[in-house]
Amino acid sequence: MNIYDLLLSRYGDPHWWPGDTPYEIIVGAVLTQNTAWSNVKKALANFGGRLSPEYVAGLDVETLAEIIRPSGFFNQKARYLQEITRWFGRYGYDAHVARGMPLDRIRTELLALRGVGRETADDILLYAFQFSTFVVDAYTKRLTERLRIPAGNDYESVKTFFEERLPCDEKLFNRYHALIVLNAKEHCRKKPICSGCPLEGVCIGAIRASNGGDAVKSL
DNA sequence: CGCCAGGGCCATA
DNA sequence: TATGGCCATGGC
Repeated sequence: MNIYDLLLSRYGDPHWWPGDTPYEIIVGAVLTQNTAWSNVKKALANFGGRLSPEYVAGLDVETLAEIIRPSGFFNQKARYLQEITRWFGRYGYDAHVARGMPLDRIRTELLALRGVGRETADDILLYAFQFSTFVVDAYTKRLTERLRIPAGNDYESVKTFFEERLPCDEKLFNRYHALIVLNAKEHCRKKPICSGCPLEGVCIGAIRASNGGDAVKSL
């Protein structure tokens, strides 16, 4: 069994990302930067159901910062949200319009914004716009390190490692990243893969040995 | 009490 | 390119 199926059989289809609209997903992607999701939820709740790009665009930065205070880093995140909202406006606040553009173009535009690094950009591309792009985060790197998967260290190396070995399938990328996060939240806060984790006892060598040495199937 | 969470920016070498 | 300081809240 490969890693994806091990996680899928344990957690089921995760139905990610938590968020009702593309814009809410964009906002959540910024607010969750190095921040527990429980705090992000409080910040999102502070919008009182009024969360929309039009609403945010009409707020001054101080007011916005106060609303998102529970998510931490609220001063910089307020500026980030203003900038990314302005960018979204160039597409009429319409995720379908953004979805119609080339992936590379949108990714480059997002990365040029202050407050949008690689992970946040890929979160938005995958979960708000349904582009087929693999998201890498601290959990993904932790998983590859612990399973001794030779995916590299830097963001783009790990991303490319997965994308070159998996079908270019948006739904697959969506579920895979979500499953990694779910697994990380349930287990493995400390160093080793702990007891009860579906990945317990799994390493890249064992998987290769069990499937004829095909590292592609291992993921 | 200290640690840390689904990062990213900026200065520095 | 690669570190290091910084940003800040809330749960455990």
